[in-house]
Amino acid sequence: MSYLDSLNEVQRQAVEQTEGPVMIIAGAGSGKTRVLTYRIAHLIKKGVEPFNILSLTFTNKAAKEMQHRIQTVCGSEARNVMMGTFHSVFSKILRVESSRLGFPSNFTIYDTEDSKGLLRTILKEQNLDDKVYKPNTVFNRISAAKNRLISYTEYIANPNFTADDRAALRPEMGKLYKTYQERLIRAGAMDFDDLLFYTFKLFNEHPDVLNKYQHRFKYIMVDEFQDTNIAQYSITKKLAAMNRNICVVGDDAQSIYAFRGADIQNILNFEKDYSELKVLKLEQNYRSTKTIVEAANNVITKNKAQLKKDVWTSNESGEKIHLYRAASDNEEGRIVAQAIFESKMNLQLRNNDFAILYRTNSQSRSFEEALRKLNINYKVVGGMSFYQRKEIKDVLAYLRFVLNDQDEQSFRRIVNFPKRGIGDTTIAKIFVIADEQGASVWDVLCNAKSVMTGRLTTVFEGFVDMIKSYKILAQTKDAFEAANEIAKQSGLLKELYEDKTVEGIARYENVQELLNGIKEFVDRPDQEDKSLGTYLQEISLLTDTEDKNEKDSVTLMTIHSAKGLEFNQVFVVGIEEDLFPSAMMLNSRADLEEERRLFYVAITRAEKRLSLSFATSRYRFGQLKSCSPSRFLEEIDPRHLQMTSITANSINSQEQSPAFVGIKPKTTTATVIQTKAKAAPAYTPSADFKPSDTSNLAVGMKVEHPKFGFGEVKNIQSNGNDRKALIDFKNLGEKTLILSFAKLRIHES
DNA sequence: TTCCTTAAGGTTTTT
DNA sequence: CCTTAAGGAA
Repeated sequence: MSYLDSLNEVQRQAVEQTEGPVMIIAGAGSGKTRVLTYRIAHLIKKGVEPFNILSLTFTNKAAKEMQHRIQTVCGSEARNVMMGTFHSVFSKILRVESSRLGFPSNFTIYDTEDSKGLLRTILKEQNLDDKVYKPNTVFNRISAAKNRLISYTEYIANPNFTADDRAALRPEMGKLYKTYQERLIRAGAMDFDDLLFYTFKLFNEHPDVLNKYQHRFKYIMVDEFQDTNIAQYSITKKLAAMNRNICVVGDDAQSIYAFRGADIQNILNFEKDYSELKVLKLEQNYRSTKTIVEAANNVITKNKAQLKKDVWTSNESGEKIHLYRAASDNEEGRIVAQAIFESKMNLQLRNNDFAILYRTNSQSRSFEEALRKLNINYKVVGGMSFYQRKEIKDVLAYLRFVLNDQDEQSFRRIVNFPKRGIGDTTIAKIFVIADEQGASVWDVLCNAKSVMTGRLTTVFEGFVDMIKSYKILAQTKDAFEAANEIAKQSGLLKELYEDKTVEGIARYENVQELLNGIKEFVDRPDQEDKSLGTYLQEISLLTDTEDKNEKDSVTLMTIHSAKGLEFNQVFVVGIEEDLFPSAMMLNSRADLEEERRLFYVAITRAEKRLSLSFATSRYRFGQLKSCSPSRFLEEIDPRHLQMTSITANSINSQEQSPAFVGIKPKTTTATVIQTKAKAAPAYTPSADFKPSDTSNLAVGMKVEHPKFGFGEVKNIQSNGNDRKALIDFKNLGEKTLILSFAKLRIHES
C-alpha cells in the first residue's frame, strides 16, 4: 500500500487505527486533512462500504476540500461516503424523517436574517421595546440554549436562566423563546440551530430511527473537533454508540468558535466517554518555515488553557516576518497591494499564492480598491454572500413560498413585491385574522372573499391564483423551468430590468446568475432529483457561490474562514488594539485567549512568507479614529520580525495624480517599498535591555535597538503621532524607525 | 399606500 | 461611511 509510505509514523498509526475510538490532536500544518483523507481511503481499501462512512466537517469549504481530495485518492467510489457539514448532513436526515417530528419534508430553513426578522415581528406584536430586547441579543440567547440542547420548556423551568434574564431586565426572554419556536413550527421552518436540536431530538425520542443510522454509519469521522458544540457532540456520540468507531481530529490551539457554542470541554469529555480511547498527536509541521512556526509558538504559549503539544518543523528558517505600518486603512491597502505586486514579480508567483486575512469582513474595502488599481485579480470570500443579497432572497422567497405556503417570512417578502398595493396595515390585519382563526395566512387568503371587501378581494385572489399556478409549475417542471417562469411571471425580472442604475443592472445580472446556477444544478449529469425542493435544500446551507470562475486571484477573507487553508504568502492585516483583539473580546481571559488562538490560526496559514500590518488610524463609522498596534505583535519574538518601511511618499502620490490611474503600475513601483537591503544582523541585545521612553529623543543621542544594535540618532521627523527617527546603526547604516513602535534604549547623549 | 426625506444606529467571527 | 427605520407629504 504505497500511500502509507508517504506518511510519518504517527500519521500512519492514525490511518491504520480504524477500529475503536481515536482522537487525533493535530497541530497546525501537520497533515491533518491528509490523514483524514487517507484514513477514508484505507477503510475503503479494507473493504468497508463507502456508504457506511460518515465524515463531518465544520464549514462548507472544508467539506468541499475533503470531497475533492478523497475523489483524487479513491476515485468515484468515494462518492457514496456521506460527507458534509454537520448542518447539511443533518438537514438531509431531517428531510427524510421530518414526519416523526411533525414537520413537512419540504420544511424551510431560516437563515439568521429570516430568524431575526421573525423575532422583530414577534417583538412588535408583543409591544416589547427592541432597544431592550435587541433582536440580536434575543437571537443569540436562544441560539446558545439550542446549542446546549435546552428546549424552551427547560429554559423557562430553569431558575438560573430566568434569574439571569430578570437581572438583565429582559424577563420576557423565556416567553420569547417559546413564541419564536412555536412560530417556526407553524411556519414549517427550522433555523440553523434547529437542524442540530431536532436531529438530537429525533435520535433521542425515536430509537428505531437512531438504530437505522447507527447501522448505516459504521465509521464516523469528525474534523475540527475543537469547534463542535454540545448538540453536535451529543449527536455524534449517539450515532457512534453502537459501533464505537469514531475518530475525531482537532487542535485545541485552533478553537475559534466558542462564541457559537463550541465547547473545548468536548475534547476532555471525549476521553471520559471512551475509556478505550487511543490518542495520537501530530506535531510535525510540514507547511511553514521555522520562523513562522516559532512565531506561532511564541504567540500560543501566552495562553494558559491548552493541551501540551510541541509543534516543530524541519523546514528551512525562511524569511523573517515582515511588519508594515500604515498611516491609515487606505494606506494599508496600498502597501499590501504593492507588496503583493512586487512579490509576484520577484518570485514569479501567481495571484493564487496570496491571501489577505482580516478580523472583520468590513476591512476588505481598502484592499479591494488598492488591488483593483494595480490590476490584480482578487476574490472576496464570505461577507455578504450571494444568497443573502436582497434581489436573490426575493426570488428565493417566491420559490420557498410556492413550496411551503406556511412560511411567513417568505410571505412578508413577496406579498407586496413587486408592488401590489398591499400595505403594512393590510398585512397586519391578515395576520390578526389568521391568528383568530388559528389558520395560516395562506388559508386566510384562499378565502379572501369571506374576510375582505372591494379592491383587496381582487388583489388577493390574483395573488392566490398566481401562487397556485406556480405550485403546479413546481410540481410539473424541473427546478430551472419553474424558477425561470416564476421570476418572469411574477414581474420580478421586469422590475429589476427597468432599473437602469448601476446597482439595478447588477441586481438584474445577479438574478440571471442565480437562474444560471439553477440551470447548472438541473444539468448536472448525476443529478437525479431535479426538483425545486431539492435545489432549495441544497443552497439554503451554502454561504457562497461555488468558485466556478477559477481565475487566478488573490484571496481576501476573514481569519475564521481561512481556517484549514494554506497559502504561500499570507498578509494578516489590521493588527491593532480593539480590532484584533476585538474590543468586544477584552472582557475576560477566555475571550482574549480565543482572540489569540485566532491570531495563531492566521499566522499558521502561511507557508513561505508571512506579513503583518497595522494602521495608526482608520475610518470607523465615517470618522477617523486613531489606533495603536496590537498587543499580539509584542508576543512574537522580535528576532523573527522585520519592520519593512516605506521610503518615498510615492504610494500616496499615486492617489493624488489621476494620471496614474489605469496606467500599468509597473512605472510607479520601482522604489516604493524598501525591502531589506542587507541581511539581518546577528545581534543579541544586552541582557538587561529595557526600552526607554522615547518622547524626549533628540538628535545626537546614542541608542540601542534590540535587533539592530547600537546607533546614533541623526534626525527626527514629527507630524503628530507619527514620529520617525533616522538612526545610524554601527553595523547596518542608516535606518528610519517609527518611534511609536520601535523599542529603543537610550544610552545618554 | 407610496415615496421621499431625515434620523439613528451599527462592525465580530459562521452554519 | 453605510443601511435601515421612522415620519411626513402627495
